[in-house]
Amino acid sequence: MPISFRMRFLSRNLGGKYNERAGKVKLMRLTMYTDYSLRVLIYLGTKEEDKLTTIQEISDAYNISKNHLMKVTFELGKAGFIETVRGRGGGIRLADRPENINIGTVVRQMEEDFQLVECFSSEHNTCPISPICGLRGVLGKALHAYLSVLDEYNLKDLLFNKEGLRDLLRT
Amino acid sequence: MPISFRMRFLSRNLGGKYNERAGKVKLMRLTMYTDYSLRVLIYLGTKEEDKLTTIQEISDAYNISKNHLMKVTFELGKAGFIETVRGRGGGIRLADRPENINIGTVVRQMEEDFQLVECFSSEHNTCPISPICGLRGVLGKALHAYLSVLDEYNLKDLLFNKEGLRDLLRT
DNA sequence: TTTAAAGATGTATTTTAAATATATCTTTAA
DNA sequence: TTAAAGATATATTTAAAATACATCTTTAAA
Ligand code: SF4
Ligand code: SF4
Repeated sequence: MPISFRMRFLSRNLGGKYNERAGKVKLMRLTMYTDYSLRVLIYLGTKEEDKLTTIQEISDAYNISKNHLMKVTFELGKAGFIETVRGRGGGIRLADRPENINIGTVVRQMEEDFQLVECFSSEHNTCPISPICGLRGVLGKALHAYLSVLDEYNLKDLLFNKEGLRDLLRT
Repeated sequence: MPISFRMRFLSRNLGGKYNERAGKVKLMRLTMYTDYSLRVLIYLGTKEEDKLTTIQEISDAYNISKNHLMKVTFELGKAGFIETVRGRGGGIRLADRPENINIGTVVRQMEEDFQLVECFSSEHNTCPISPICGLRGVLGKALHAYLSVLDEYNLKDLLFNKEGLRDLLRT
């Protein structure tokens, strides 16, 4: 993730003179971990049913760390989205048909939690107004809306252009 | 934010033996920066209209760093949500009536961006399937749903229990 | 007319956790 | 019996969030 030196240096500083956006900050994103999970599922979805794919192959296709993908696939296997076959000639494949793999379910499983703000975790919360804070409920409702959209889609929906995906992934 | 040594140590590792959730990871949250912004607005909303409040007072009420709040208020001022008065006897106050301060607007302004995954930034994107990726659109739609919920609320909605908030904030 | 209280601004440091790397296991087909 | 595959554990690097510090400017009150 190349980010210019200046941006980095100023990231958490004040603004105005140097940089319009300095002082602000960015979160509200998924981890690459979760995105990689979905990329693996998309890749497997472009393959013939039941055919095994090695992690190396996926790592090459997306040009991302094989070590990282090892962990992602391990989790995907534990969660039951893929089947893994060890040993020579082994590999991974979807554990179910793409239309049965829900995107919301995958994201919920692969992200550890959805603690948007500290009061979402009773363990870490220090905010004095949390018992009666209206913001809490609003954020919860917004999060629910977010996940509900993901719940509307399954892996097959993401594969509508399977040929195009195959082209881009087998270089 | 106290987190147990073990959890921390294992955070990015593999799982099973030690910890059910190890290997997963958490994001998808707002920055404290943004939450603090809203806390400031809530605090100001409990005050009488036009009365000035010092940053020190808010910092004491929530028990959070005054330095941090200085930056938050600076940004809130720049964005036009509050008015700041410098010099002795100065302080900050809402720039408008609570019903005119929209929560979605505040969150959009205070978070730098909403790049859920790398392909949301054409500058940093390396994902080979981005031209035809269905996931991209789905995530965009989900984000939109999230922000739309916030757009439905304004500061006054968060102040329905103003007396309760006053009690919790003036200790 | 000086002083002290307030916000404004810029820079530096610390801490968290995401991302990555390394090393060694186990499994299994050739 | 070896080589290719995934499984597991630990260690390191990097990004950026969180915080701290230092100094400036503004302004009302002493
Ligand atoms: S202000 Fe509300 S939403 Fe934010 S941490 Fe406190 S209780 Fe939670
Ligand atoms: S897989 Fe899709 S959503 Fe994820 S980075 Fe690639 S293009 Fe974006």
